[in-house]
Amino acid sequence: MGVDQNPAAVGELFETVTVLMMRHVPAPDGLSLTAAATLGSLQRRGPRRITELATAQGVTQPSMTQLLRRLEDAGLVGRVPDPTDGRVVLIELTEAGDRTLRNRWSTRLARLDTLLATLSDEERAVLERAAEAALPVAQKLVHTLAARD
Amino acid sequence: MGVDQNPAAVGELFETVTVLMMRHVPAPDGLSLTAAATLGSLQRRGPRRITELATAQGVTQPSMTQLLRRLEDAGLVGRVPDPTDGRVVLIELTEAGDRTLRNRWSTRLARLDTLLATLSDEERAVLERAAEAALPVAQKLVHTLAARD
DNA sequence: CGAATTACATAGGCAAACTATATAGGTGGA
DNA sequence: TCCACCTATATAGTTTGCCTATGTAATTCG
Repeated sequence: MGVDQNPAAVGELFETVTVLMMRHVPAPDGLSLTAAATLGSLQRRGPRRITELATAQGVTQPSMTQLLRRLEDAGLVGRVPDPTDGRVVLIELTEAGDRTLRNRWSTRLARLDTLLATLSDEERAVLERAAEAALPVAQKLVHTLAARD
Repeated sequence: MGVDQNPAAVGELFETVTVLMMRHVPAPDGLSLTAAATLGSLQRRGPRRITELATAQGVTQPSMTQLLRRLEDAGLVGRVPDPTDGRVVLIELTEAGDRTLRNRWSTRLARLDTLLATLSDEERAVLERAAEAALPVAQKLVHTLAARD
């Protein structure tokens, strides 16, 4: 009992959470999902080449070139030539990009906290216990899928 | 103990889940989040006027007019004049729209299941138990926020 | 050394959002 | 009744972010 009563609970929860995060927890900057993920990748793993960033984010190389031009115009990333290969351009996160990313995360966390504050203490506790149990599994899933991120 | 070890577990889980759903569980159709949510609203609540749909989805009226024109061109929605008010256009879901929506949900569920199949039985069980606990709370949160959907 | 390959850029198109504004239909007061 | 105002939707023009097709410069290999 229990599990069979709602076999699609994972799917429904994931969909519900996605709607919540995409529609009700806005970011303070105008960064798209791809833009934020690209900056995050640069923050975690250091300078990368454009083609690498494109495949990591699942977009085409021209799309990534265009995105990076906007991010560069906004001062969030910089370009460095690759000393070992004249064709390659290495993209690195700037100070401003790092700050933007940290601010984005803390702002969204704060906004989510505001929403969670409308729940009862008990409901919040249920959510926190469930999140702690599910987080490692969900992270494993994403990291397996995004091995090249 | 436990809770304090990772106070941002809910935020991290929600972000991780969002990335998973947005980047790794694609829909079979090309519907945007707003398009799918609009069709879903029509499916659940029947014909609505354009302005109503726009405010429900948090977009402007011209954006909704444009979206509905594309959905109408694709045969997913139809237009009916309001007999009581000549200015009003009522939008209704077509048969094809209904089929598209059902197909979308079942396809995404199947794709998610494929991903979940890469986990161990134990990991999947952890996720399912967590989802069953968290789902009612998450749904309450979204329904409170999207009361006019 | 020249041909093929690789890395990135450019051009042009579509989707989906926005603001500002136009038009047609409805409503209310002098 | 009629005109002024309000409301519902449509149109125009801009921006972002994705796409495909193609161009150019650098590297590698036969």
